[in-house]
Order: sequence, then C-alpha cells, then structure tokens
Amino acid sequence: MAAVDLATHPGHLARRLQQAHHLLWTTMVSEEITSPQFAVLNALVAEPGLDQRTVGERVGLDRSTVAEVVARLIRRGLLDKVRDARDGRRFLLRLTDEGVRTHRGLTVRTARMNQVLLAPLDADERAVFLELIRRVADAAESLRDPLPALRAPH
Amino acid sequence: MAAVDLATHPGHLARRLQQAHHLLWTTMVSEEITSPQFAVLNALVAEPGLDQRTVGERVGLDRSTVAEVVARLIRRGLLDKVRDARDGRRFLLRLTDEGVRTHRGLTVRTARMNQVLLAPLDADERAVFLELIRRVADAAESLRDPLPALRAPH
DNA sequence: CTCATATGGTCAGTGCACTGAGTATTTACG
DNA sequence: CGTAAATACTCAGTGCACTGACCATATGAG
Repeated sequence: MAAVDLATHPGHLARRLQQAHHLLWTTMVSEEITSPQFAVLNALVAEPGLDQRTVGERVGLDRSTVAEVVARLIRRGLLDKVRDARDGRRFLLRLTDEGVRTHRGLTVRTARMNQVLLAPLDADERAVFLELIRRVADAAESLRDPLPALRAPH
Repeated sequence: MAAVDLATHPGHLARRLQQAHHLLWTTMVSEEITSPQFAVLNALVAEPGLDQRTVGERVGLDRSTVAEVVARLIRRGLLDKVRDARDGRRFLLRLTDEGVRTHRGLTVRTARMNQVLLAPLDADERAVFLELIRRVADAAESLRDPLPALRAPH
C-alpha cells in the first residue's frame, strides 16, 4: 500500500486538463480543425511567411510535429508552402484566403469555449491560473539543453 | 491582424505544461515507463484486481487507451491479466512482483521530479496551482454526456 | 426462458508528440 | 576556393488519446 495520490502530481493534472480541453474543443469549436492546428494558423496570422522551425518555436511544437500539422493544413487548403528563394533549406508558410476565413471563424468560438472551460473560476482565479501554468511551463522549457545534470541513473 | 494571444488560452498552456512535464519525466524518472503507465501501476497498487474499465476511470483514460497501456505493461512483465470467473466480460489486472518493485522505485523519482517542476512556485502557489487545475479539469469532466447543449453548428 | 439492452473489451482510423537518423543547403573557417 | 559545421527539413519508430464500429457476455423485463 505505497500508492501515491495523483491529484498532487502536476503532470497527471496537466494531462487531465488537456483532455477536458479537448472535449470542449471538439464540441464547441471544431471537429475538423484541432487546437494545435489553430495555433499554427494563429501564428501565421500574426507573422505571415514564417518557416516551419520558427512556427514550431512560436507555438511550442518540435520540427516533426510541425511538419505533420502543416501537411494537414495544406491538404485542407488553408496553407501554402513555398521554398525560400534566398535560403533553399527553408519553406515559407502563408495562409490562403480560406485559411484566413477559417481562423477568423474559430477565433470567436475559442473565446466562447475558454469562457466555459474557465467557468468554475472567478476572475481573479483565472488570472492566477493562467499565470502559474505559464510560469511552470516556461521554467521547464528554458531547461531544455542547459541542465542534463539531474538525469536519472540506469 | 486578428491574431490571438495563446498565453491566455488554457488549452494551449495545458499542452505546453504537459510537454514540460514529459521532458522532465524522461530525464529524471524513466525513459522506459511513461507517466500514464505509472498511473496505471499506481492505481493497481492501491486497488489490486481492478478491471480495465475501472482503471481507466481512476486514472482518466478511455477504454482503448487503457488497453494499449496495459498491453505494454504486460509485455514488460509488470502486469498480469486474467479473465474474471464470475463475469466473463472482465479482465482482472494485478501487478507482478516486478511491477511492484518498479512502482516503488519510480515513486521516489516522481517525487523528486515534481519538486523540480514546481520549483518556480512557492509553497502557497503550489497548493493553489494544483487546486485550480483540479477544479477546472473536474468541472469539464463532469460535463461529458449531460450537456451536448452547447454544441457548435456546422 | 427469451430477447432487448447494458456493459467490458477489441479493432481500425486519425491526430498529436517526441527521439534519433538521414538528406540537402548554407555558412564560416582555413 | 573547399571543406567542416550548422541549419531546415524529412522519415521511421514508439507511445498517448479519442471516436465509432464491432463482438461477447450478462442482466432484466415480459
């Protein structure tokens, strides 16, 4: 009987939170476009013509995952990908008109969805909630390469 | 220029938090056993002999995902699965000795890892952090079937 | 007892997410 | 100029996560 209480494990709670979010997203926002796909569209609305690597940096996705998400958005006709003339390694990404329209429509719905998701918290708690998650995520993120010092044995 | 600030989107932050957690987990806890696998082991330490469905309920996983995770744990020899004699639909799950040992070892490491993950927060903030995530996740969870009322058109 | 319904599990399909290896292009050093 | 290092991307492999369709066993109402 050495079982642990998972409700004190942030990783476990993060997973459950994401599932809750996924549930609301598919019912209230879209069944076709996913949340990561929206994040990519959003990054390109803010900064058209980014390459894949930079998009990944903006939305927090690694190169392989960006490639997959981008492929799906292109297949749906929301995105164009053209080789950079000045640097042949890069692909420059740009929304199609359809992509811009889709992003606009989803923006409204995501706002409504976030309201529902955060409904159990009052205004102060919401601000704290977002800030604490951000701080924890940022801290661990900035710890990517620098410190393989705490690596486990075996 | 109708781009949105993703730092105000709980779903996006939840995903980033989970990635941060995943990063720390693989370096500080285990490269073989994943966090969901540990959750299943932990549920069976607390309540040996559960069936798959109930395990899923305890750790927040759907039946298909539980089946996959269980299959991997069996392949690693950490778990046994036997048909319930009293109800031929069920499979009863039980840890092997090796499974118990593995769980015990990981428990220590997960505690250390959680310390590092929560390092950017002070003690009060940690308590608030866990409680707020739990409340939001629970609320959305309890909204599974009852309310397809807010479903989006199209 | 019989048949409709619940329930536990499996399977196929889709999508996110990471790692590690490999390819192509660019850049920087000698 | 020429080659080594860095960079952008692709590809294969593994694992989580959900849905919807399907199968088998149980159970409850008639």
